[in-house]
Amino acid sequence: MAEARWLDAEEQRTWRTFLGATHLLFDRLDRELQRDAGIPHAYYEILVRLSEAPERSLRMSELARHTGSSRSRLSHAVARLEERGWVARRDCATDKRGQLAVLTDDGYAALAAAAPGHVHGVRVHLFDALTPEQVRQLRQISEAIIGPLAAGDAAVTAAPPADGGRTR
Amino acid sequence: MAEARWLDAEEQRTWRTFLGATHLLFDRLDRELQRDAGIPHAYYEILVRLSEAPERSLRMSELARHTGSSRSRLSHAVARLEERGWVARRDCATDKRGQLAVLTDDGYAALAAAAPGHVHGVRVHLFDALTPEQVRQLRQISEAIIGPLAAGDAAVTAAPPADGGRTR
DNA sequence: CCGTACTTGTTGAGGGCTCAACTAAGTTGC
DNA sequence: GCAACTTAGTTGAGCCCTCAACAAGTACGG
Repeated sequence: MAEARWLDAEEQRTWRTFLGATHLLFDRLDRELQRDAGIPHAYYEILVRLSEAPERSLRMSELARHTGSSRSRLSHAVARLEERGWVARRDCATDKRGQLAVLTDDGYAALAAAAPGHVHGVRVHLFDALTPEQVRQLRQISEAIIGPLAAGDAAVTAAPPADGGRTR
Repeated sequence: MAEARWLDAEEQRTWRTFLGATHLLFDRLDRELQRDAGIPHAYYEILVRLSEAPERSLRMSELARHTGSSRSRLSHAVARLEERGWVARRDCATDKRGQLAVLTDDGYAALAAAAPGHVHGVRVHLFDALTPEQVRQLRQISEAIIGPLAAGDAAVTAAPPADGGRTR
């Protein structure tokens, strides 16, 4: 059943173009950030979310949700950011399992230093390339993609991968 | 000058939504592929491009271009695929520096086994979520993004990163 | 209470990627 | 014909991420 619905030529082209565009864009932004601020984009996101949180701090789990990251990944990332003194860990008062990640002043300063360049990159490489109408479309498209993925969408994940060939 | 053009609230939301959608999508597809075929998406791409090439083979550099990968990354990847017997290296007849990557029969079989499931994922998670009109828009948007990035776009890369703050 | 089940967060191994350095071979200009 | 430069591809160190296993705490049912 999986193979009943191949992609037609038009869809193929769309898929590959989309893939190419996103990878070019994210690679570029990631590289600019690494070069100018010394951190990958995922770490930048962590700093951003912390900077927006009350007290500049969040539970690890919350932070993981906000950044779309696994708990494991976040744990490793925060460990790195802690080494630099940009984030600190504190015990949670109400739940002894919990850890609060707190953005330090140095972390805030690092973010403040990195943000203008990064935002500039986003503007130049993304928004400047699109018409206002396309920007609107892009948001709707993105929302449409998120919907099913964020919801269950479980049918596909759970299904015994519709064999169709994995072979031995 | 970099900080002269911040993102307004609308742009912020669009950017974050776009980021969220693409990461959800690619993470999901990558995971499905890893689970069902045992390879990351980047490796899948290599197999696809080889399978479409005459003689199922391409120069390393060509393959790198087609897959949007660095030579280094490709070299590592092909080494891995070679270990599995899915790709073989052959010397190039006309250029003694050159290496041909060739898709083996086992590699072709692995691709044939993995493709239906992956294509199904792309359809379900991407195309089924969008209207035909949105699919058309997505391609145009992607093309618009690629344009400047693929061309020089050098102004930003080369410029002494418009300081505006990196420094501490 | 107390055992079972779930949640929170961490850890380490393993794999993929980037960057910079390097070898080897082709190219150019004199 | 040869020195300087460019191009092809590889390598290793280091970093980030995933996955699975785990310790420690909380919540719930009897």
